[in-house]
Amino acid sequence: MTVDQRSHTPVYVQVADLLRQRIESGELAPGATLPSEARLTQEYGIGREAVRMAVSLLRSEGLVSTVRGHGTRVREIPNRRQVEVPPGSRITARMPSGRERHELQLDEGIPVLVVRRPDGQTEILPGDQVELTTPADD
Amino acid sequence: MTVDQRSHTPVYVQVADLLRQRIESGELAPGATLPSEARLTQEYGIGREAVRMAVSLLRSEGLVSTVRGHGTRVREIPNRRQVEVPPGSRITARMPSGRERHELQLDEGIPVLVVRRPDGQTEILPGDQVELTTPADD
DNA sequence: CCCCATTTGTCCGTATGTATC
DNA sequence: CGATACATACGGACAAATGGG
Repeated sequence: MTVDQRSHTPVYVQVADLLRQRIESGELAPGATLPSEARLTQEYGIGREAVRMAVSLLRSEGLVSTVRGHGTRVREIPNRRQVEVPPGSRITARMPSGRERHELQLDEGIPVLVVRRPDGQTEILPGDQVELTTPADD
Repeated sequence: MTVDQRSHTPVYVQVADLLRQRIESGELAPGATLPSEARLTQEYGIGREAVRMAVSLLRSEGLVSTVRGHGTRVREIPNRRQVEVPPGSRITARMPSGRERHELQLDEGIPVLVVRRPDGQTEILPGDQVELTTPADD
């Protein structure tokens, strides 16, 4: 549960891995607040920068959300609304540009689903709030 | 083309925007190496931390990829292979876990597509290499 | 193989701003 | 109001990886 300074993998990646484990194991449940940056530097015996990059990495994975002046919390898993896509659609996933993130009010680390319908129309959907469904042939 | 220190938007966001422009305009084509951190601090007259945060932001967007001791490159856009999903499937997008990123050899800033087929099988696909297609009703 | 220049990773000290409680 | 915590930004320093000669 510690950090190996001599490892090939960067310290901040190791710390991110450790925190991710603590999140996925349920020790840090959704809604829970992570230890403060100062605390983490002490716990793992590493520098500020490594801690901040680790937390930043988890943010970019959509696992946590940071509020200035308050701390970093494990993200709640939102309910997904179902969106039906018509046959003949093409679907890709990617990270949004800064502009798109702002317009869709997306948190850091949330991808978008890009749906190109057969009629040519393109739709961009927030990846954490949507589940696409293809119509079943009943 | 320059950075406004007194602006409300952080310097590193401004730099990220400028670099993103240079990438999207084609000045920095896929495969090209970005100027080094030291170079960027000179070009924009800012500190290294701001530069590093700007590049980090672009990484989290999947636009660039950094290798220690070498540099940061504009990501190549891979050809997407088409994957057909059967009717009645459910599709979501999210960022991969550390394990998944390792197994799928995914760069930072690349989401995965999760396809749950009607028979219950779940497939995890790299978001930058795949385009899902829903069978057209011909 | 070693040497070396380049580049990114990491740490530290410091400072100021801003949001929350 | 103050205490806490994160955000931004600068400076310096050394470690570690890469790649070329």
